[in-house]
Amino acid sequence: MGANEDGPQQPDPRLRGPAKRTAVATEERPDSCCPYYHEAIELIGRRWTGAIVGVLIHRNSLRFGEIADAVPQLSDRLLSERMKELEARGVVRRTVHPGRPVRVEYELTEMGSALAPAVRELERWAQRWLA
Amino acid sequence: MGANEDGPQQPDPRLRGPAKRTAVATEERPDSCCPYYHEAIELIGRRWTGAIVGVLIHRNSLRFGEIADAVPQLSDRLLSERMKELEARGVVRRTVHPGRPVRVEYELTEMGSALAPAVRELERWAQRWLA
DNA sequence: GCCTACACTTACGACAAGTAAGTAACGAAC
DNA sequence: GTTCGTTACTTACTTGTCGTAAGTGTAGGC
Repeated sequence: MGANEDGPQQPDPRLRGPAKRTAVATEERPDSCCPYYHEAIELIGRRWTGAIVGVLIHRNSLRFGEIADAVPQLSDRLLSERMKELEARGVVRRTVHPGRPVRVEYELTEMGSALAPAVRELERWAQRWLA
Repeated sequence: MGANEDGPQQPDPRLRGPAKRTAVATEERPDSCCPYYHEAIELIGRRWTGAIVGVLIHRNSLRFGEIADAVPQLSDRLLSERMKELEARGVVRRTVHPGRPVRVEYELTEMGSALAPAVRELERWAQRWLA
């Protein structure tokens, strides 16, 4: 999903037709106040990612199957994909325990644990307005 | 790579079922601690929704084009779709000002404004860990 | 020998998102 | 009096992500 920058491509601003505003290619600030907020949304706002982080915040260290059990609607395929992403982004740490059926443990890094206040606020909001 | 030589695999008459866990149909709890958190994630975790809410939190009332300008990568099509969803969910209020080019204003409802603490915490996290 | 548990992969159809262009209403400009 | 520009959307089509189901590899237990 990494949007590749197309540098030399210059869209003609004076094309015929109605005013087009859609998806300007030039790298604009997503938001005047906090450009990183956008990045955060793209990271943990992805499908199931917020749920996974939420589960890991409440229970320190979990195995693959335990996360799958905690979020039953989430399939193995996406869980595996999301965990790889979160690991690559530095949000979770993956530890492999070599054994008979191999055991893999996932836990939040410092970066991931720092999401706790945001998750807590969202939980509070959900409890109040969706209950 | 080259461990595959059979091409199209015929459905074997005696398929053994490996332990399947994916998406159990029985109505399970999504999460033991806070089932509404999931719902919240599904609501504001949708693509661009968090960004839109974030913009509306910082500037009280905005017109369609102003939101589009604030989130330049978001297309008109999705903006329109997301605003309809948010209105239907009671997060934003839509006001039409009849004029020559009709003006539409969007503002957060009480429910929407209550997301401010969560947004603020996420912004803080983003500033600290993504900057 | 066969089954089971675990942590994934692979395949593919369905659906959501991205991109481009069009519409309606009206005022101002030419 | 036709064209241009603005605003807030639709519509049409392509691309990408997600959901569902099944397969993989290894080792312990029956």
